[in-house]
Amino acid sequence: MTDAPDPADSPAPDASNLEAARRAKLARLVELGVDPWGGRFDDRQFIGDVRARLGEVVYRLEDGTDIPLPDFANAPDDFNFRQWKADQGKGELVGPQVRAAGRIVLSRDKGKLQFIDIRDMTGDIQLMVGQKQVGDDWEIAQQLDLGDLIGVDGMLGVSNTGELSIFAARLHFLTKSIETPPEKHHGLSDPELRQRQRYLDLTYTEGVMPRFLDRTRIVASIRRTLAERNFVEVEGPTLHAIAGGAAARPFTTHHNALDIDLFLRIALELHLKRLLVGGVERVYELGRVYRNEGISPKHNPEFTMLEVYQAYGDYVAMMDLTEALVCDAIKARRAGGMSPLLTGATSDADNSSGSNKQGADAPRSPYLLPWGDATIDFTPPFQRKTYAELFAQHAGVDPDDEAAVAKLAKSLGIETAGRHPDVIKNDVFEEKVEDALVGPIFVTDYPASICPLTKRKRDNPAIAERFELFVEGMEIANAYTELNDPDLQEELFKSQLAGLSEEDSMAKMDHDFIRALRHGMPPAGGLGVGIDRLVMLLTNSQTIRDVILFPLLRPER
RNA sequence: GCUCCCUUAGCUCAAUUGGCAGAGCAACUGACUCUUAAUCAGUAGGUUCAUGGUUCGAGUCCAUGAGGGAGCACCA
Repeated sequence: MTDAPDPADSPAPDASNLEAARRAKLARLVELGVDPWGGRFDDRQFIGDVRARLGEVVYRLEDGTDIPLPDFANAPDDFNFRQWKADQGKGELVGPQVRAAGRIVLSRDKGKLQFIDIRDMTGDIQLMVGQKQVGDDWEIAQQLDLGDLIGVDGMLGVSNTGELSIFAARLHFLTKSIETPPEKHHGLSDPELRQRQRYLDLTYTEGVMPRFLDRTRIVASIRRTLAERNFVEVEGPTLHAIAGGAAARPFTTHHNALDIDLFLRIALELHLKRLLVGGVERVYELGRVYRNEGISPKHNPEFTMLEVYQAYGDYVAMMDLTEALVCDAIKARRAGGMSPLLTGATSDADNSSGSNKQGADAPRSPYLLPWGDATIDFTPPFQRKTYAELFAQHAGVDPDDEAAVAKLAKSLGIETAGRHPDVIKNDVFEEKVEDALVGPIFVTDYPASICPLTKRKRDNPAIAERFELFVEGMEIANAYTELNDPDLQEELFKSQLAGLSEEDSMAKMDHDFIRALRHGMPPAGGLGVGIDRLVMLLTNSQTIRDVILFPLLRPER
C-alpha cells in the first residue's frame, strides 16, 4: 500500500493528503483485484429512466397481493412508512431489477449501511448499500470516495423515509477520482474555475447540465425546422483566402505547403450564395465563425452562426421562418424530448427551478420565458416595425430630417464630420433605440447605405429590404432580401472598401463572388441567426459564457 | 487597448482601525443497517495570486505584474 503519492505521478509537490488518501484507496482496490479504471459496463439504464419506474414498486403481502405504494409527496409530515407497511400486513417491497452507473456526489455512511447518491446525465438516485446485502462488494464500498464512478445492480425500492432508492446487490467499480470534487452543495461559483474546469461545472453546479442539454435541443430543433421546409445543410470552408460576408476583423493563419496566408471565416454568407447560384435553392449552414474582436457578456471570439438562404424568397419570408425557428425551439426545449435519455431528471430540474408546469391550475403559456427578473413573451406573431417608425418613436426626431438627426447626434457625442448621414443616423439608432427594444421585435427597412449586401425597395432605393430581430436589446437575427445585381454589388464592395483603413481592409474584393453573381443568383431571402445569443435568451443566461462549453480564456500559467 | 472591482485551505466563504489566519463541506481515526446538507467524539490541513515596498508589525496600506469579472472601445 502506498501512503504517499509517487512524486513522478503527482505534478503538484504539495499535493495534499487529500490525494494521498485517494491513492491509498486506489491501491487497496488493486489489492482486491479490482481495476480502479473500470471497463465496459453494458445494459445500464439512465437514472432518469430508472426513476420513472417508481410505479412498478409495490408492497407484496405473503399471500401474493400487491399493494401500491402510498403517495409520499402528499403524505402528512408525520407519515411513517414503516408503520404503514406493518399496517398492511406481513410482506416485502418488490420492485424491478435495475442497473445504473454514475458519479458519487453524496454519501452518508451509517455503520454497516451506506447511502450513496450517484448522478448521471439524467439525474441522481440514492443507493442503499448494506454490508449483508452486497457481500464481498462491501470491501469495495469501503474504498469509495466522492467523485468516483460506480455501477450498481439492485432492486428499485423505497426507503423508510420514502426516498426512491436502488437496494444494491452488486457494486461495480468503474473509475477512481484522485482529485477532490467541489463542495457538495454549492458546486463551483468562481466563474474562472467554472469555465476552465467545465467538467466539474457540468456535474456539480446546479443548472449547468440542463442548460447545455437545452442548447442541444434548441440546435436540433433548428435543424428539424429547416429540414421540414426542405432546406439542405452544407458545410462550407472555414479557411478563407478572403474573409468576407461581414465587417469584422478576422483571425489570420498560414498554410505551409501553399505558403499563403488564410483567414478563419467571419461569416458563412458568400459561399452559401455561391451555392444558390449552383442551384442549391434552399440551403443553410449552422457552424462556427471567428471574429478577432473584444470579449464581453455578448461576445466570444468564436461563436455559432446559422445562415439560411431561400431562392425566390425575400426578407418577409425570412421573418416568417425566423418566427418558426424560434417558436419551434422554445417548444422543443420545453418538451425535453429529442431522445428518451433526455426526458428524465433533466425535466425534473426544470420543474424544481421554475414554475411547475404540471400544476393543475393555469397552465403557463409555453412562450413566456423568464429573463432575469423579467419575462419575455415570445408568443407569435412578433411585433414588426420599421426602422423609421422606431427612430421617430424612441429618438423623438424625424429620421428623414438630416439636420435634426445631426443635431441630436452631436448632443449624444457622436462624431458627425465627414460621415454619411445614414451612418450617423444609425449611430443614433443604436444609442437611443436598440436598448429600448424589449422585444421580440422585427425592425424592418433599414437605410440602404448601411446594407451593402441588401436589395433595395423597388419603390424607394434609399431603403433596404432588411430586418433585424431584437430581444432585450440584443440582436438575434439579421436578414435581407439578397442583392443579386453583380454590377451594383461590385460597386458597393468598392465603396465599402474605399472607406476602410489599410489595417481594416483585410476584407478584399471577392472577384469570384462577383463572377458567381454574374452567372445569375436567384432572387432570395437570406437570414443569419446568432445561435449563442438565442440560446442565452431561451435559457435565461445573462452571459454568453454560460452557453458556450469552453469559452476562450487566457491560458493558465 | 482603457477604467473600475475581485483573487484567503481541495471547494464555499469569514477575519473589527494595520495587531496570534478562522468556519462549513471535503479528508483522516472511531461509533452507528432507513440516512438524505445524516449525526456524534477526536485529528490534521495555509507561499492569504506573484514580486517588491511602507511599518515594531501587512490578508488588510502602496507599486508593478498575472488571472478573472463588469463597463468602455471594437463589433453593418
